[in-house]
Amino acid sequence: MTRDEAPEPGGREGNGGGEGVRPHPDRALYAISVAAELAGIPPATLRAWEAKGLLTPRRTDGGTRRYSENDIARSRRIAELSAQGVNSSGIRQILELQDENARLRGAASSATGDGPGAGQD
DNA sequence: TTTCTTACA
DNA sequence: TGTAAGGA
Repeated sequence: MTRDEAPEPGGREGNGGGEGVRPHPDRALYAISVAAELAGIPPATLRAWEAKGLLTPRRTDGGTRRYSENDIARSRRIAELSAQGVNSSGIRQILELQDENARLRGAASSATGDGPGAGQD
């Protein structure tokens, strides 16, 4: 990082009252090198996973990959799974299930008001 | 700086 | 499968 890069913040809310930044799941998108460092994985590997369909980072108009906190967490999961000997097929299934679970949690907490894992880990 | 392709282990 | 390097 020769320069503190600010990964093109597409749209931001007008902050006038010194509000703290809240890391949304899909809010801030990092460049590949940033995501690679955050996940502790070389950019080339991140690209390889994406080519296998294990990761699907958002792309900007120019075609640059933009990794969100979601993608970072996912990349860590992929790293562990692949390290355990899980093939891309298995990793993809696991990621799919985890993604579905996460989605169900959000829907449940939104409907009932109490968190899905309220009091449960 | 990032992307893609190709090659190697 | 993951990593390296080249060239745009």
